[in-house]
Amino acid sequence: MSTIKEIAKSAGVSPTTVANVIHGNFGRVSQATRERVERVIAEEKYAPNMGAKILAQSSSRIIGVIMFMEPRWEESVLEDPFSSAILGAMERDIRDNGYFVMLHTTSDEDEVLRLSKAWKLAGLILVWVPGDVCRVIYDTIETPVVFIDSYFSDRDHVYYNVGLQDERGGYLITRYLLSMGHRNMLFLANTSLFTGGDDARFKGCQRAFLENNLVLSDACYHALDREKKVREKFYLSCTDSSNPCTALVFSSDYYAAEAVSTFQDHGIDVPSQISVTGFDDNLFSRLVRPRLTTVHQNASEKGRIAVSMLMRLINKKSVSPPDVRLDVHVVVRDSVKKLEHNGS
Amino acid sequence: MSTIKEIAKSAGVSPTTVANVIHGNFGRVSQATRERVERVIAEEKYAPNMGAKILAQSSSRIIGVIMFMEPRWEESVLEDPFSSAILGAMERDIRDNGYFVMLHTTSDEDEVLRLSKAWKLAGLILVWVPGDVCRVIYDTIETPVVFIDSYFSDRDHVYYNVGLQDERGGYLITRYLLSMGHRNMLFLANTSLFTGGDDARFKGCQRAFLENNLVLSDACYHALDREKKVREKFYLSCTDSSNPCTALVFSSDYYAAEAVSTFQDHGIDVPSQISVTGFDDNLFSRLVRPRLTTVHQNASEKGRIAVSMLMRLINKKSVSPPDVRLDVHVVVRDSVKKLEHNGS
DNA sequence: CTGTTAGCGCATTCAA
DNA sequence: TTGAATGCGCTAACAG
Repeated sequence: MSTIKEIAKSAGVSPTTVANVIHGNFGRVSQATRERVERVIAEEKYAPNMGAKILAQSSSRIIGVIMFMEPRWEESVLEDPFSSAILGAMERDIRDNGYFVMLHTTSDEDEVLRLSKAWKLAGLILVWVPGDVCRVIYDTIETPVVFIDSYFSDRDHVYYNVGLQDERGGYLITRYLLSMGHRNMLFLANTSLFTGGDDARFKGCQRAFLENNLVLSDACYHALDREKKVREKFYLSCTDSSNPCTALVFSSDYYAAEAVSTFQDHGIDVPSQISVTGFDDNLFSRLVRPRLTTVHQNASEKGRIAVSMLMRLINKKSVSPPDVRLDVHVVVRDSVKKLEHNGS
Repeated sequence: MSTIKEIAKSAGVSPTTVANVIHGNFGRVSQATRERVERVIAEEKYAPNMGAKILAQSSSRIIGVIMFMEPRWEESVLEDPFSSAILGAMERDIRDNGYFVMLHTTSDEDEVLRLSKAWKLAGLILVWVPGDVCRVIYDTIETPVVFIDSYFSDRDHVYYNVGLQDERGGYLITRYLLSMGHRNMLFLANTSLFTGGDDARFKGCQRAFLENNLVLSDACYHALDREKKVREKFYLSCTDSSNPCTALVFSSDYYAAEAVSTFQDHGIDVPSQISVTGFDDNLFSRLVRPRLTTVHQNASEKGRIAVSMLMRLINKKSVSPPDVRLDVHVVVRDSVKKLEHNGS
């Protein structure tokens, strides 16, 4: 329980001198006393009382990392490598910057506000935040905030966000599918609630169609159910002879892999009977057979950029641009068939 | 920035009264003032200053969740669903108990001690801790500690730990392989550093051999390299005609799936040319083809039990037994071939 | 270069 | 049933 006062007594100096040594104000301390104090600090394994620090500075060294999620999320979705990759990258960089990570999942903006106030958070990283919530948070919170993969419903504020070229991702994968002769496809969104990224990707799909003087109707957007059974039933229905669909465009490798796996279990061959594409280019896309043709994104980099933006904001350095959109590209593997005579 | 003092002024009472309302000491507050104070608290969106709280009580509401890992871990390993499943489960339960999660990864015990002191942690959950480190931590730290998947090098202390029947898992899967006619197998450990769980599993393998009057030599234990390329080369070397090995017993689905995938890429059929088993029964084992025969464990439950143990320790309730070992069982799928004429 | 001091917001003890 | 006073350990402004 060593405190600054005790260190001071042991070293025979005043608390202020100890504080100066700790804070690196070496101009105000003689070499000799500095070394003496440092030795005592090391001996006693001094660790500052963060509570007292927060109280005195009304600001902590804690970064709140908050994952927004649907209230009743199944655990299985947490197994998505995306969240752990991004979290792992952020934790490391936050730690390297001398800050601490407070991890929290919620779908309630008030909880974020409370957390920020109670702990005097130095900054916040918010992942997957619905547009309307972003606004509330931005209007209320005083500390720096960086969003990840969020879409905003207003243009009144400058939001700092690290996202993806979602629209372009949808566009590129669709252009590829069109080049392979596919005309009837279904877009399969990850969730029915926070649709920012999914919407943008679908818009990209539609743009690719338009560019070819074709139309991808809004009806081709399908939000996947939260129940695995329901999803599997849906996958299978896409291969009915009555269904003209030749390609399923997933908004995540996770569900794409699930679909491929389901098809295999029912003797439906991918891609000869139906083509499938993913989104993310994570482990899953390389593990399933056929391996997924997918859109690449670098999850860890998202985390790293978000942390570096936040650190610049905390240190009041300039940040530009506020809205980073990471590049995407198509990774062609084996899950799409070349159609000789065009469908439709 | 509303403080208790301000709330008190708004409500026309003393700070002490406000504190009594907040802490539920309703016996010391009249119904009327209680309601008035509660209304003001809600209006002002009062959130207590946790720094002041820590200082006053010299204890915080923070649970430190610390994942031990090898210093230069590759990000790809973080994509292992195990860590996110367990983390997700713990975060939720900790939050439900009114505590906060401070997430940290390290391989240095001093960092744990510093963290605990600095933040006056209410409790610690330590994942994958090497035996010698456990001892140091236990000897130094005053707050409750629950370990997950840790093995201890001494029996002097009572360690609270949530683990797995690792030995039994190794035993069961090996017994199964023996029953399928396999006699030449290799055990593939996840890491070369923290070997507690891997060692126990391998011991289980050896016991199964002994039970059949056979011997599995120590040379059959192989720690996988951290480099993917090196691992892949190794997988392939197991199928050399010079290599009598008929089955690879992995200590995780992750690497087993990687191996299966590698074999497929090189035209080696699993299980007809070589059998593979996993450990964990996570998503990967169901996604690869052939699907993995593996040992089931429930990662989320580990997290939940650890949190509930920790909460009982914090609240000074009895905890029994200190060392929980979750049950395991073999899940038979398609990655093991029945050998008609025994090898060896 | 070194020491003294006030105050951050809360819990808690004691007094009314 | 309510209020006043103290101290937790640190920072930062100021005095020596």
